[in-house]
Amino acid sequence: MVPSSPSTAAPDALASAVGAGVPSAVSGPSFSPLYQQIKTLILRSLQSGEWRPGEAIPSEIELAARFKVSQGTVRKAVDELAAENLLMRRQGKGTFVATHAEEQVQYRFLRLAPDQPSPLPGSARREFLDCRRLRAPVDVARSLQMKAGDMVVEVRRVLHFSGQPVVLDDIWLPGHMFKGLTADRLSEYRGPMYGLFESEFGVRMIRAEEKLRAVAADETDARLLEVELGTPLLSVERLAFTYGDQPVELRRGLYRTDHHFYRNELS
Amino acid sequence: MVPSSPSTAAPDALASAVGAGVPSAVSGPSFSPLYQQIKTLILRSLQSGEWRPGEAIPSEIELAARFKVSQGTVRKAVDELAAENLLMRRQGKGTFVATHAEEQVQYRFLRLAPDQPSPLPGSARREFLDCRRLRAPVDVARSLQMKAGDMVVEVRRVLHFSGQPVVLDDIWLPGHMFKGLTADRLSEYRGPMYGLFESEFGVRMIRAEEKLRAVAADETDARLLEVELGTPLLSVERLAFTYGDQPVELRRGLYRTDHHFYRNELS
DNA sequence: GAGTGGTCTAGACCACTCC
DNA sequence: GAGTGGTCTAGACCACTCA
Repeated sequence: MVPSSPSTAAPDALASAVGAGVPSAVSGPSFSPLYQQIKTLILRSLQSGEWRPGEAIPSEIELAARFKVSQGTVRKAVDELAAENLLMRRQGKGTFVATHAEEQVQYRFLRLAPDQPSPLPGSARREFLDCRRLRAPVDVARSLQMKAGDMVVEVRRVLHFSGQPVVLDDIWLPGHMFKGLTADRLSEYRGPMYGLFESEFGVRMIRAEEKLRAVAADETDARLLEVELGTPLLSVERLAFTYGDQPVELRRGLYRTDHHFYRNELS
Repeated sequence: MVPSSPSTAAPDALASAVGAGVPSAVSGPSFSPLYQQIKTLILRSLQSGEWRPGEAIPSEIELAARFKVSQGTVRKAVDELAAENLLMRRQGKGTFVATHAEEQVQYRFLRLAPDQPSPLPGSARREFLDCRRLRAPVDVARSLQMKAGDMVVEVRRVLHFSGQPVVLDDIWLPGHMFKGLTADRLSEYRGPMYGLFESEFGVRMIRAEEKLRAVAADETDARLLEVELGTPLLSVERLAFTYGDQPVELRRGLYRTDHHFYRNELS
């Protein structure tokens, strides 16, 4: 039992998994390690909704048995998914599907911070000005990888902090994924908008790309954000993705930066 | 040798390392896993200059022997340091100390991208307008955790892309760390400024925090960036850190965003 | 072919949570 | 005490690089 365990070669249960398969296989064009294949399988279960946001996924031991690999291999797959913020590990309790609802941080993707740490941190007010359906403008359609003229939902809202308007957002969502989204639904919902998207429409935002610019406030911007015409505003164009790098939200935000700033970490 | 290896308890070579020590120790106030202690030891060797930027560090097997732990434990420590961009792993070759010089990406910390992918990617020109020594203003001193009145080096420069001025930077550095820094030295050096800091002054930038705002160009900004007075500019205040979270550079940048944008990834 | 990092396994034990 | 994730070890083998 000790000296001659001849081959640690990986099992074969995943023959149809990802690329060629386990090491000892062809290995020619695309070699994919076992844990990567496991990661893909877990990703599929997440995408298919087998485990819902906030729920626990099976324990590492169970997953190892299910996929016929060692616990260490499952562990490495889960480690990477946790590093990408798709799963959350909690020692002693289990591994959970990440969620935008019930989150400690109210706005996980909003990188705005106040100059003076706010005395009342929870003093954010959301004001929904508009929510309508229309045919996608060409640029919006292109960003969302839709055909020009497909239906989109357009939302306009303002965020107030400490009683002051700070963020003006225009948001576009694919119409077919967000049937029944109305300003009322948005207003009623407590918690982050992406939490509503998860629970009501089954759409999970997992990643986003932002492009930042400085622009001058036009008349509408100035009125809604209560600044002078021409005031410099931070323009934040966000493209948010769900599983499979599929874009599902385009957002054009204008931020007042007289009492707030956009924070970023480089490494 | 097989059935009864009674205790996998970790070795004791690190008694004086970090916190209380290995698991089986007190474990009361601060428990620190072995690989974290190894990580700290590697960090110290990096900080002390035992291995210089661009050089290979000892192989995992050698490190394991040196620290009297298993290769797997060294591996986990190195994995984390590689994830933090302090080390670079290259399969088959070794593990290398990260460097800002000889880097594939010219400006690792500059998050500016052109609207149209540039036909001539290398068409960046650096123009150094000023480099002087002075007593630190209070705000600069506070950011750099120096005493007000301590000497700092102040650098002003403009970056041009495709012949157009795009970035105006004001940079402050602790004077005692950058003796002999002149505009000429800056101009002569090929490659990123942080590469010069590494090779000439032994200062390695490993992390930075940025605060972004939209501001209006004043007269000087307008002249140097060749824009109208009052043009909205992206203000980027960067605080860069070396080992031990010590701040060593304050940088106030103004970016033209008419043909470029600041890119960011959220997850 | 030697040396390096990368993958995979099996098993032991520890820390944390909850019943 | 049972169950979960977290740490640590030892050993085998694979993929990559270079002489």
